Amino acid sequence: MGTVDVPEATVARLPQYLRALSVLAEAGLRTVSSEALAEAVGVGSAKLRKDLSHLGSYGTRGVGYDVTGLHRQIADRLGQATPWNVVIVGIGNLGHALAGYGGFADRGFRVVGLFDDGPQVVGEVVGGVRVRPLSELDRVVHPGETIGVLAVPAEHAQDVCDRLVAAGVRSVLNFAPAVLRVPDGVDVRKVDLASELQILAFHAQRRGVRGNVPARVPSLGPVTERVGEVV
Amino acid sequence: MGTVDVPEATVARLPQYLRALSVLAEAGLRTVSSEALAEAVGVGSAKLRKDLSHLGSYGTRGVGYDVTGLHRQIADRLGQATPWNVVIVGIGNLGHALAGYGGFADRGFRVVGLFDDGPQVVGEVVGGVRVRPLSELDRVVHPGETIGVLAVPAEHAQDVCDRLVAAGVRSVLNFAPAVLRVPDGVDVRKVDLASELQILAFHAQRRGVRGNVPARVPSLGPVTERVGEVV
DNA sequence: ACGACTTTGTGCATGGCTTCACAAGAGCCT
DNA sequence: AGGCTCTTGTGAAGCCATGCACAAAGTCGT
Repeated sequence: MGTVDVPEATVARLPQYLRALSVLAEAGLRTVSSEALAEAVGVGSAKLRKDLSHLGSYGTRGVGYDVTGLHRQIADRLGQATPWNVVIVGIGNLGHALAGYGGFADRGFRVVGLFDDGPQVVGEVVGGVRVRPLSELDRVVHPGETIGVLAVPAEHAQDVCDRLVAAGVRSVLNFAPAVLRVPDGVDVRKVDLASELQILAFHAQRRGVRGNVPARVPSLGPVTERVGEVV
Repeated sequence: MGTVDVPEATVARLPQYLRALSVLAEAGLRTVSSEALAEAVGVGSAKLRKDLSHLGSYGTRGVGYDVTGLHRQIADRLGQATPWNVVIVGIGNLGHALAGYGGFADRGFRVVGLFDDGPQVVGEVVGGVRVRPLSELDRVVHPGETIGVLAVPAEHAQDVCDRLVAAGVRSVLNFAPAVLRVPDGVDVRKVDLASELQILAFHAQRRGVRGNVPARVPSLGPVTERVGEVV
């Protein structure tokens, strides 16, 4: 059970569960109920249990889940048994930040290559890794084992993506606001920072006319608190 | 029609449509069919049409949509008639990059404030804006009109978020891998960079055993091309 | 050993989103 | 004017995901 069919929505939550479990483990907890874990992640407990059931994960009824056991199980599913190699292409503002971001190493990723064709950038060392020209992609990418991160301007995104794929990259995280065409068998995820703001703006716009704000949150007396996005 | 009930899934695609329309407009196109626009964004044409129908948008049958007209209509919906103010809290690696990111200004956002309590950072100027201590939040935030971007470590996220809300921020974009509790009426979106990589890793893991890669993409002869994520 | 209590795993109903398929409308050519 | 072609807008069907409610299964205390 749980070998093939894990729903996409569930997959998207697994990293959240994993992180929450790390925190609980460090706090010394040995077991955790679906209720408590769900609360920590901000989802419903039924959803959590169904998600875990897709993994074929076994908790113990009446007790809950073994924290470290469940952690290892999810980590295995995410391929975190050994760290993944990551190359970042485009060492501009964003690329710099990603190269220096500590959050990757903590979660099973190793930045093994930085690439840019700008003459001023090549040779610079960011986070202990030297920036190389794109022509050296093949020397660093292990086909199928390396995730490519695209942090180049939109107009170069497709071109650079093609070169990544040619070098053997099969998973791409794209920060450029552009649609990428990739051959069958290559997986692309897109993160568009401006879009996220625009989605927030849409809701803010609808909430009330700009500036016409219906009262500030009272600074004393706890409000009924909710998790996540509302209207 | 199209006043209240725009499905969330549709909202998430509006920024994509808007961007594609900008490109088409610059290319001099006057009208575009749902087929062509959908192709440019990488979605199905039926989905696009249904999305637009939720806006009450009128195209002309037999012809398509007026490019600039549709652009303005979507921009209005996203509240882009006048630019939104954005404050960024946490000027570390990521905050720096976001502060200097040109992509925001292009899409209707103005960075009006940078905040950090680190003594080395305060006073620094990034992208023409000076970094201030968090105590000055109130001076910059116009209640209800300002979007807050959280780029602080996870352990400070909740605390800083509370201060943003207290200052009148009602829309928060959270880059910290932490769950935020906010009062009713505040909208939070989360971007977790490591999670995105983990999701890619999951699919890569499932695709085949690590390193056991089933043949490289042939370098000559166009492959049947697909858009987006596969397998 | 047994009953009370706790918590998982899941069948089922509900709702939202996507996809298909097509009628209604708009232009164009003869 | 009439018919042809093109494209939109939308009913209807199907699919995926969420949430409820409860039986099965295990623990704990007596």
